[in-house]
Amino acid sequence: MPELPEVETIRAQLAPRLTGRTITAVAVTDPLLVAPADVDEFCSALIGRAVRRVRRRGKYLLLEFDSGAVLALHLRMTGRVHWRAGPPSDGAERFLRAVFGFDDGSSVTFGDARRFGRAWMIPAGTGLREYWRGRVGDEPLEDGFTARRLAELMRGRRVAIKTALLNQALVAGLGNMYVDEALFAAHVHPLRPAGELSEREYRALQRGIRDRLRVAIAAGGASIDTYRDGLGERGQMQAQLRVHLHEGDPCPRCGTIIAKSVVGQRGTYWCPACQPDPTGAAVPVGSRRPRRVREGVSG
DNA sequence: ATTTTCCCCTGCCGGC
DNA sequence: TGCCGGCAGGGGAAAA
Repeated sequence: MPELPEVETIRAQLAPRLTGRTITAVAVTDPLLVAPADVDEFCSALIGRAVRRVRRRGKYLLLEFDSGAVLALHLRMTGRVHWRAGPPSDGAERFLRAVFGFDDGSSVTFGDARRFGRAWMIPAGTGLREYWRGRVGDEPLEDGFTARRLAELMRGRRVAIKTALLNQALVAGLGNMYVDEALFAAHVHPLRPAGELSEREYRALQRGIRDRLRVAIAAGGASIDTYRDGLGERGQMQAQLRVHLHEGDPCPRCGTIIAKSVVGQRGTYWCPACQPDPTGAAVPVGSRRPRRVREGVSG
């Protein structure tokens, strides 16, 4: 599903193609996309706007116009944003919800099978810092996101570290997949109370988060299911996932069988040996396998 | 205040 | 073969 690396991949592809372009046509075929806003008002607010910058905040994709207004898009589960040099041909987007046309003839479609995705117009003059406050937290790839800062964000929280990292108001952009991967990288069990990691573990986790996000961005995101990048292509990160979706496979580090359960209503994958259980339960004897690295997985 | 639960929505998959 | 229940999970609202 689209998380920070997937949205960042799309952003990077749209930026050079849309910057300076003016929107000449908008069609919203699914009113739920812009709800509770009025479709006609949403469309007319976009016509004639020139794109100044294409940005990202957490999992939000942002088209910033020279008027100061901002179009925010969120892909949620199955949303797709697809740029084309020309208009989309009929049926090009199976679950089409909106089309944006630009002055050079190019187009951007928003497709979304599950219809969880949303679009908002943020009026000019809105202070974005204030706008995101309380809902969208730290950008994990920015300089301020240090191990100390991560520890501060988690301080006093008793919820599972997995749940806390999924909370967008704390750290923005992490989803189910990259949280599993980051916790594995840091040797931290997903059920550990968020505020009770050691200094060393916060450090490892901060590094793990950044490392996995950077690797994923370099790979163009993960196309496990429906994700496609801004040009309709698949990402390559799925081949580098170490634990997520790997239930029953050997851990790429130690060979122990990867476990799965539900944490925070989400399917959660971890290595029972590399990420020791907070209750101290022993790793079952016989679950170890000879050290072996899966194909396509770098240790 | 923080934490937990439920719900939104629909394609897809496994089981019968 | 076809029907159907259950699953997937980002995020927000309501409930605890």
